[in-house]
Amino acid sequence: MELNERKLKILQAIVDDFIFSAEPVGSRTLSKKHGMGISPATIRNEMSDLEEMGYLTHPHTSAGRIPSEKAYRLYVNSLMERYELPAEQKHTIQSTLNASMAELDRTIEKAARILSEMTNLTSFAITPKQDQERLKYINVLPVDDGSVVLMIVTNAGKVSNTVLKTNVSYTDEKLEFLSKVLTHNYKGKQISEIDKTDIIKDLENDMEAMSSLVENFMPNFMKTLEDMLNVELYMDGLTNIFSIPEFNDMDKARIFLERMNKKDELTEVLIKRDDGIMITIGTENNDLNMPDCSLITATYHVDGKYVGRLGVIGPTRMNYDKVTSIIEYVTDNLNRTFKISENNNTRGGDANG
Amino acid sequence: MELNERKLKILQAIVDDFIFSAEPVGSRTLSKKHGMGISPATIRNEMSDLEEMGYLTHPHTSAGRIPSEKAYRLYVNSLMERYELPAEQKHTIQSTLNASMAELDRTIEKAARILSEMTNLTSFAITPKQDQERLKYINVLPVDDGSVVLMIVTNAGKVSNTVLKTNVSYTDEKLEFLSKVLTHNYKGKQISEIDKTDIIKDLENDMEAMSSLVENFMPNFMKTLEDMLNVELYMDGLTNIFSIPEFNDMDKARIFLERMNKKDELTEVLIKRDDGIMITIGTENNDLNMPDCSLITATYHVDGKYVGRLGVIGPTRMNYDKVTSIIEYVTDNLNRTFKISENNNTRGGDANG
DNA sequence: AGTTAGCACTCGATAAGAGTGAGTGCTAAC
DNA sequence: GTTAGCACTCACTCTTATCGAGTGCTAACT
Repeated sequence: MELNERKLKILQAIVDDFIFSAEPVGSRTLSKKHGMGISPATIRNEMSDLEEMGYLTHPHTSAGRIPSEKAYRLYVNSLMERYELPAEQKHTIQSTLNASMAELDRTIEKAARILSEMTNLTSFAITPKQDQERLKYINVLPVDDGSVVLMIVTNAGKVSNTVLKTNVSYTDEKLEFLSKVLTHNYKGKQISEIDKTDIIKDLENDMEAMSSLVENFMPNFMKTLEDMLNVELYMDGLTNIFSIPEFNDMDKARIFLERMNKKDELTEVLIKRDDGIMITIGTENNDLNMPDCSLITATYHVDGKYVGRLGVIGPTRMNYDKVTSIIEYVTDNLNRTFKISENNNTRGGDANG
Repeated sequence: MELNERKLKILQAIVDDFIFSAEPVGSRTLSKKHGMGISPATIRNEMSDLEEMGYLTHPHTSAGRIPSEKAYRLYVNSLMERYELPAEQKHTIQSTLNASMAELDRTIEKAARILSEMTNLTSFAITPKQDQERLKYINVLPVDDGSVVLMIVTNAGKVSNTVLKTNVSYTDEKLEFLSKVLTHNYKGKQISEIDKTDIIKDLENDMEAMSSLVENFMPNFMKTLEDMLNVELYMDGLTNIFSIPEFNDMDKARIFLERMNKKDELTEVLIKRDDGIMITIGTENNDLNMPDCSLITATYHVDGKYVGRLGVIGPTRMNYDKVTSIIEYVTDNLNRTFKISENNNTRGGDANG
């Protein structure tokens, strides 16, 4: 059987209607509302064909039709029309994300918030994994009796600092020496290439005289290095699911929220996704184990080098066109915000920003 | 009417039973299970009295009795018995929180996690508000083309750093000068006493030649200072509510989760609570607007100076004795971890930790 | 006077049955 | 190929009946 023009038109109408109403679509409704000049009976025949071809199902004999995953796939690939954001929304996104001096994490967080607000779905965003960064310097600063600050700075200016409470005694000089040794040992190295098993041994050779300090300190140093490789996950709009009919059931809502709570797993899944806009529908999300949801993600770039990712998750019945456009517009703006501007490549002038 | 011995015993049995079963307690059950040597009829008479006195209600005529808020209050104040944690749990708490070199934020986060795991409720913890801290130095570091790092360090070693993307051009020298001016201007000042309205004006006088940089930079500087005064809120076990009968209703669960999502409001409420263990029951939580929940919080101390707070929230029908004991044990361990050890007050030696 | 057995009564919860209506599938006519 | 007509399906809603845990009251017992 062939997917002719009319079948496509009917399928599109069904998907559109179902996305809007969340109710199975009947032939009568379709004939009336969507202004196609054919009778319900004809539509029924076509729907029957479409069902045979796998694009439609119905929950029970006497209910209307609902799109299958295959239908959503077709819809997303070729049927759906481009959605143009209202100027007002565009402006909101722009002004929220395009600060002239923007803090990365905070901006990503804002991007997640704006995504969830505009789509009424659950949104998330991960910061780029900066695993090619090289250590620039390491500083252990004395602070109070009983605490030191460990500060690690990378080439790209990623800074990590950690306040450590310690019950091992130290002198300012010892800390300074420790800082120097650490910097000397690891400067210019990529975090990911530092061998964490040898790290204590290395150090103990250098600092025999203060092994108790080193022993206490190094595990934290290593942990901090690991942390610097972690990507941060921001999530927003979790409770939006309560206004979605698909989750109008305690178990469904519980399962969704519990799964969203496992941030590590979610981050893993996000990291592995394709670049650019990627839409996965229903069982295509087998890595997430959420067969009733769709995931739309996009990538953004920082300094044209590091890749972060953001997107939304919701029921398979979602506004693919609108959501995709919003995500695209948000990533465009993020990219602009995080691009090395030409203005900036010349470090000399005092040009006005 | 008087609350005699027997009435108290019956009330206690009802509260215990209801906390365990979440079902209204009937006179027959009570007579059988709780081994009091009196007949159901007698118990009914007593229950009727207790209801008249405001300690019990029943949801409808033919249901058993459930404790009122007043009963919980009485129970918490004088009826409930001290719960001794099993050695195993104690050990888990100890080993999770008592690292010899512990990072503050991470430890607080762990405390929240362990609370939610052991109580099966929703837990939270806020970091102390370090508003008496004085600025030690401020550093603006060049990093990449297009980004600088703003680093602020306080006396107590609280460090804040922020990567700022800028499209305003700068030279290394300018940043160094900016750092020096900022440090000179604000060193020794308490963050909370810095006048944020004059801050730009001040600076522009000092750095006439680079007003465009300053203009772009200073709002971020101020924002970062504000951020340093913020307390961090950690929360865990949100989805635990799905296994609590009281929330076995979409609306109840939704309202709870939505309210928990407003972290700012929650933080406000937490900051204002009494020191030590504080238990508020039902409508006593009018500031939270959660009349069906109880809140148990406790305070922990860092360096004997700064006060943080942690606790759990759950339905009024909760294991007050057990939960309170767990919270107490966790705070005890936090206090020990964050105390300035005697060992540490002498900075000279190389004593073994 | 306090305690207890007996009994009618209450009321939520569960199950079964009737009625409704949106929708289908098939057939025959256009 | 399209459409009108019609029997049939089945979730949903509303009503009614039944069940049982529990109360409140009364009268008898200690």
